[in-house]
Parts: sequence; C-alpha cells; structure tokens
Amino acid sequence: MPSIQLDLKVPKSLSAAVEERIRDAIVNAELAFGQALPEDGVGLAMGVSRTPMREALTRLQAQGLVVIVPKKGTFVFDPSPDDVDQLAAFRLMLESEAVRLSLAVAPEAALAGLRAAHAAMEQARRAGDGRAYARADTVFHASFLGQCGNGYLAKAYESIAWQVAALRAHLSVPRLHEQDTSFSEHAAMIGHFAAGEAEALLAILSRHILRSAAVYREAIRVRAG
Amino acid sequence: MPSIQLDLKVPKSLSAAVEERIRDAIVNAELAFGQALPEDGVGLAMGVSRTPMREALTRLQAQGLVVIVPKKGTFVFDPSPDDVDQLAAFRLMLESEAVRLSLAVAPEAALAGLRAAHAAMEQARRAGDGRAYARADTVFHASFLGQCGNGYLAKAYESIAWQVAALRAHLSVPRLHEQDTSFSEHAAMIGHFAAGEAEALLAILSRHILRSAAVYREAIRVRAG
DNA sequence: CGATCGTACCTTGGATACAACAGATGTGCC
DNA sequence: GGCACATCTGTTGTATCCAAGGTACGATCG
Repeated sequence: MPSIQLDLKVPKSLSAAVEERIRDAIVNAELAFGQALPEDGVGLAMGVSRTPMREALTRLQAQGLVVIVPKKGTFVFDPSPDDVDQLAAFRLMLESEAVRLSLAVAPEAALAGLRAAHAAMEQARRAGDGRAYARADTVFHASFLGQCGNGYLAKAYESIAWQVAALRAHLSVPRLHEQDTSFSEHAAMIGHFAAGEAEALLAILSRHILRSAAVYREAIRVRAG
Repeated sequence: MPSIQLDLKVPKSLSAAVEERIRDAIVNAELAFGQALPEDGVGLAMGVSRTPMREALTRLQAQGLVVIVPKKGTFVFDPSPDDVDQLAAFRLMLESEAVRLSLAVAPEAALAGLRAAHAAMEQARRAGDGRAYARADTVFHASFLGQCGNGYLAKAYESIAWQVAALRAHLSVPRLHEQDTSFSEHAAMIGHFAAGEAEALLAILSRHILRSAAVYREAIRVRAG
C-alpha cells in the first residue's frame, strides 16, 4: 500500500462534466424555468457532441431538474405552486427522519458538520455573499443526511436537494431580515441537536422549511399570474 | 373524441422497451445479482444496437437496479446485508408516511385499491400462483402511494420498489406458512385502514416489512458465506 | 521459480450520419 | 377571409464507427 496520497485529478467523463455544468446553470438561475435545452445547443457550445449531452440530460431528468418530452425537446423543470408544496413536504419528511437517525447513530460527527456549516454561513453573512450563504445553508442541511447511516435516504435527499437549491436561487428575494431569521433558526437547531432535543429541533426545522415553501409558492403564483 | 377506446399499442421507444425487459429480467430473477450486462450482449440478443441499450442501462442505474463501473462494465446490483436493512428501513419510512397521507387525503380511493389488490392476492393464493401473488402484493403497497397526493414521495417509492421486488424474487423461500401470515396481515391492514386506525396499521406494516427484511438479510448472508 | 512488464482483447466513451416524427409555416382553394 | 393540405424545419431516436481505458494472460528477465 502506498504511504503517500497524491490526489491525481482524474479527468471525469465528458457526460459527467456536461451534467455538472448544466446542473450548476440551473441551480444558479442562469437558465430560466421551462427553458428549452436542445441537445445540439448547449452541447455544441461546450464543444461536445450529442451523445454525452444525451446522457447528461437523461441523468438530470432522473434528478428532476429537466423534463424530457419525447419528440419535442428537453426543458428546465418548471414547478407549479403545488409542486413546491409537495417538494417541501417531502423534504421535511426526509430531513426529519435524517435528524432522528443522525442523532441516534453519529451525533458527534453530525454536530461537527453543522457547526462547520454554520460558521461558513456566518462568514458569508458578514461578507454579504448571498450565494455563499446559500451554499453553506445547503451544506448545513446535508449534514444530517451524511451521517444518518442510510444510503437510500441520503440518495433520495440528494435527488431533491438540487431542486430545492434551484428554487432558492430562482425565487428567493434576498432580504436581510429573512437571512437573520434563518441564521438564528440554524443556531437554535444546533443547540437543540447538541442537547439531544429532537422534537424541539424538528419544530424549528418544520417552521423553517414550510415558511420558505410558502414564499416560493407565492413567488411562482405571482409570476404565473 | 372517439367514443371507443382501442388501446392501440403505442410503439414505445426501443430504449424504453429494453429498459423494461431488463428490469423484468432482474425482478424475475432471470439475471443473478452481480451478473455482467455488456452493452452489446443483451442488446444484440434483442436486435437493438448499443445506443438504446446504453440509455436503458443509464436509467436502470438511476433506479438502483444496475451498477455501472466506468470502463469496466455494467452489473446487476448486488445488495449487501446492510443494504437490505437500509432499504427496508427507508421503505418503511416512505410507506408509513404514505399511509398517513392517503388516510387523510383520499381514504376511499386508497381503500378501493387495497381491496382490489387483496382480492387479487386471494385469487392468486387459491390458484397457487406465487408470482401473481407477489405482483398483487406490490400493487397492494403501491395503493398507499398512488393516493397519497405527493408525487415526490410516490416517485421515490417507485425508485426502490423495483429493488424490493427483485429481493423478493431472488431470496424468498415460498413457504405457504409465510404466505398465510402475509395474507392475514394484509387483511388486518385493510381493516385498520377502513377504521382510520393509523397507528395499529403502521404497527402491522412495520412488523411485516422488517420481518421480510430479516429473511432477506439472512439469505444474503448465508449465500455470501 | 517468481515478479514484472508488455501486449492483446474486451469493455465503455464519444462522434457522426441517417431516419422518423411533431409542429410551424406558407400556399392554394373554396 | 378561412380552412385544408403540403412542405419545411427543428427536434429526437437509432445505428455505426473510431478512440481510449482496463484487465488478464503470457513472455521475459532476475
């Protein structure tokens, strides 16, 4: 066994690179909801052919980020107000279970992840970097999942986390007031987690998730008219 | 609008047909766990080329039924005892929530589905058709999901239901005693559902799922040595 | 005899060419 | 002016070809 570890940058496959790029574009709101993604459009712009592009789109469809309509085209997913509610409900369900599990299985590791993410949130808040704050927010919630010990649960969460991130990027109105509320709620969650107070934590989590869902729902409803 | 319904067999895409065929082969135990699935092997046997085969395999990977190892090949998924436990736990979590939701949202529709499935189970049991019984069993549990009103929850369940079905086909030892227990448990669940007794139903469901998980886990452990 | 290197084969990864289908657009007729 | 039809374009669906990586086996050298 080699004693040193040189993490050689393995050139990931083109399809993986394309998938990642498009996903970033969606969750960073570079692409609008419902926007068409012809196979030879984005692909050629990146210098790749249709084959990896197709694979990337297929995988993105499995993640719910794009919708492929046979013989018509591929489009960025376009959630209805109802979708937002259902997504939030499902997210809350997964995350609640992850909280209970991680609390039972690996509370120290999860707590470390929460604190690190919260520190990153604080730094981003001081710097006024909304995007970094959002990223840290994502990491915070992913901490529960990473330590819950159930790979299927974690995978299911991943498959919707991107959609949640996209909603946040597209629909959030960055008000500092909101961010303050969010920040203190996260702090409270850490406190309850450290104390092993699952129910109190879940109450905050539920409020937290359902409140943002209401905001997104309203934003979509208004936009759609 | 045509007044008659001739369910004209829409020529689904080749990739969809291949996907379905391979999935059937896996959940019907025609293919062993870990078996290699070279792109030009199964494909050519069905007379299709590698491209639709690749798409089918990509989607099957998203469903957890196959594992694609870059530059090595594609293989039927091969769950470890731990995987079985986690899968069962996740399934129980999804299905419990679906029970609560369907009970709250559309109890009549769900109940109709349950009764229909249970009737099919009884018929299959009388006929001694184990495969038909298993299919009806799958339909029974899917009834909760179909009426829960949350598409994300239903989709997540679908994505693991195939794996559960595959476990059942590969590892079940068809003992009539087991089937009797299963049958009466399902009847009890219908009774509790009709009476709106969620907790009693969930207790049976939990026993039901965890018991079969223990069987599968043991079967895998023994097989692996 | 064993370890290591080279090579051949098998696999997937990607590109391109062709075919088929859906929708839009324009045109002619009524 | 409106409707029906043909065409035309843009898109996906499929097949085939070439390239590159990984594995296993055998040869070769110590």
